[in-house]
This record gives sequence, structure tokens and C-alpha cells, in this order.
Amino acid sequence: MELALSLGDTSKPFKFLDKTPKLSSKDLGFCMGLGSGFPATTRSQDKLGSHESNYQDDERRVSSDPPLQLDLLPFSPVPRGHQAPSRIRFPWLTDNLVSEPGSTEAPGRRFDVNRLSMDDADEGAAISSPNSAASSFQMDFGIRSGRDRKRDLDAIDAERASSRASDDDENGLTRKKLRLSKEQSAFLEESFKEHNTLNPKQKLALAKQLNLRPRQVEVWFQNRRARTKLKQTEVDCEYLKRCCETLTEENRRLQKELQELRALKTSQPFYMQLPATTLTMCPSCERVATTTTSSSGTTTTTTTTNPSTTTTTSTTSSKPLSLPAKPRLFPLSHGQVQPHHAAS
DNA sequence: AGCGTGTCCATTTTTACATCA
DNA sequence: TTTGATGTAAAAATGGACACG
Repeated sequence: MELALSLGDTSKPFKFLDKTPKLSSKDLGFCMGLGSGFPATTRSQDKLGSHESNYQDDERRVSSDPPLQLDLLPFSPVPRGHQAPSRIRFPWLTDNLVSEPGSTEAPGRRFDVNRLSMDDADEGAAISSPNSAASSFQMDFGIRSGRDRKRDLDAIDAERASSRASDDDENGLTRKKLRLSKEQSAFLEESFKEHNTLNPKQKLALAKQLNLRPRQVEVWFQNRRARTKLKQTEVDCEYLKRCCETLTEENRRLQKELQELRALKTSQPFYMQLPATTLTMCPSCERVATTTTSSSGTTTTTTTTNPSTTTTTSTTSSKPLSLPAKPRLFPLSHGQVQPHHAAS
């Protein structure tokens, strides 16, 4: 079901409904915009009412229009000629329209209290009304599970509580925060995979597409980068731990080998005056390793690749030391390419 | 050089949610 | 089954640093 309500300027009837290509109208549910300068109007509400305009412009705009008076209750019509009630009322805020599990209400018809909050102080909070239930709203999109529905109901309850609390809170500087929907998070994740930083244009486009504030998108990317960094730190830590273990084991082996060689030298002093040479070939890589142990205890290993095109020489190690490949989580930074061994 | 603006990062706070006794 | 305490992850706020015009 699609329903659009236009108040005031009918020349711009909800163009934003057509500007969310990623979201089907089926999932969109019910959207409503109020392009009014009602004193208790949040900036985000203002945005909803003029979605096609520039966000920054919206954030600064304070309309001088008279207060909007609206009553959408079907059971409380305003008689012709009578003055409309002074308070905006939305029927879905009342208990009778909150769907219960098992109700026939269409999925997706959900109240998104993301926008019920007091917006950021740096984003035009001067014209905001923090907890007015009518100040800013949207019907969220997406398929709602039963669990989500319960969250929604809880959210509405919490919002009501917040709204009640605001009666006692003169400045109303409380904020309400809800999780982003799965669709929003998934879309942000996809964007993050493409680029883990945003330029202003991308930020605005994402915000518009997801029906979020640019600040929300910006903060999400900041937090996402922080999570990636944290994960990478954990991975690095694990890598260093494995390196440490490998080196410890190698050290132990070398100490043991040194002890054996010293013992051998003591027992066979004449034989050990000549460098000992051992030839071994790896059956898998066909590398020939020549191990030469001098009388001083220094071990030199020469690895020859068959058919003897490459020769590497390392001293003090009778066996090439292989440390674990350093894993790298996606993404690193702008344009950085993940090493091919990262998956190992 | 000073200023305003925007962005990033590290850190902290707040909130929603899951788990468990 | 319900309820309250607790832990955790995520969202948001904050403050400082830096770059740029």
C-alpha cells in the first residue's frame, strides 16, 4: 500500500518516494512529509518535507510559516468551519493502531523512532523539538520479523516513555537512539566494501538513499572503520603470537642442535675439522639443501632449486625459517589491495 | 598568521539487546 | 514465566589534531 500526504506546497509531491531505487515501494510502507516551520519541528522532519533539496540547506533553514495544524484521526474530524486542534496527532501512536503479533497489519508498517530523537546539536538543534512524537517520523521499510516487531513495540513504548519524560524536561535535550535496520546496515556495509571513507557527495547520496541523516552515515563509517581497525589489531596480535611461538620453537631446536654439534665435536675432534656436508632433496619442491657445518659451529645452508637456476644462502640456520603469513583484513585504506596471501 | 570549515581518530557515554540467575 | 542485574555491541557524542581555502 502506498500513501502519500502532501500539505502545503503541492508542486513537490513526495519526489523522494521515487528516489530510493534500492527500496521497493512494497517495503517502503508509509511515508509522510511535513514541510512546515512548526516551532516544535525537528530538522529531520523538515528534511522529510523537502527531501529533494540539499541537506545542508535544510539544516539551516528555519521557515517562517505559521504553525502547522494537523489532525489525521479519522474518528475526530474537524468540522467544516471549525478551527483545527492545536496539537498534531497521529493515530498510529495510539495503542489501537499498534499491531500485535498475529495481527493482519501489513509487514513493514513500522514506526521508525530513529528520527524521534533530538538531532545533533551541530545540525540545527536550535529548531528541534526532541521528544515530540509528531515532530519527526517515518514509516520504516523492510521485512519485519516477529522479533523485530517486538523490538518495534518496545521502541514505541520507549518512545512514549521518552515523550512523557520530555514533559518534565524543559530543554528536552534527551536523545533517542535505535539500531539501523538490517537493510540500512547491509547497504552501508556494501558501500564500506567499496570505499571505507566517504566524500561529502557520497555521504549525502547514501544518507538520501537510506533515509538517514548525513551525520548518521558519517558516524557509521567512523565506527565501522574503528571496528575494522580493532579486528585488524586482534588479527595482528594473533599473528605476532604465532610468530613468537614459531621463533621460540626455532630457538629451542637450534639450541638443541648446537648442543648436539658441540657434543659431536668433543667426541670426534679430528673428524669435525673438516666441514660436514649433508645433501637433502625435498620430494615436493625438488629443492636440494646442502648443509655445511664448520668446526666453529656455524651452520651454512645453501638451497638450490632444480634445475639449479636459483641459489639462496643463509648462514646460522640449517633450516629455512618460515613465519606465518601476515593476515590482512579488508579493507586497508583508499585503494589498497589486499595481499593475495591474506586469506591464509 | 589567523580564521572558518570539514574530516578523521581516539575515547567516552548512552542505548538497545541478550543472557542468566 | 517474569523480572532485575549484568555484559556487550552499536550508535552517538566529545575533544583534539590536521588539512585546506
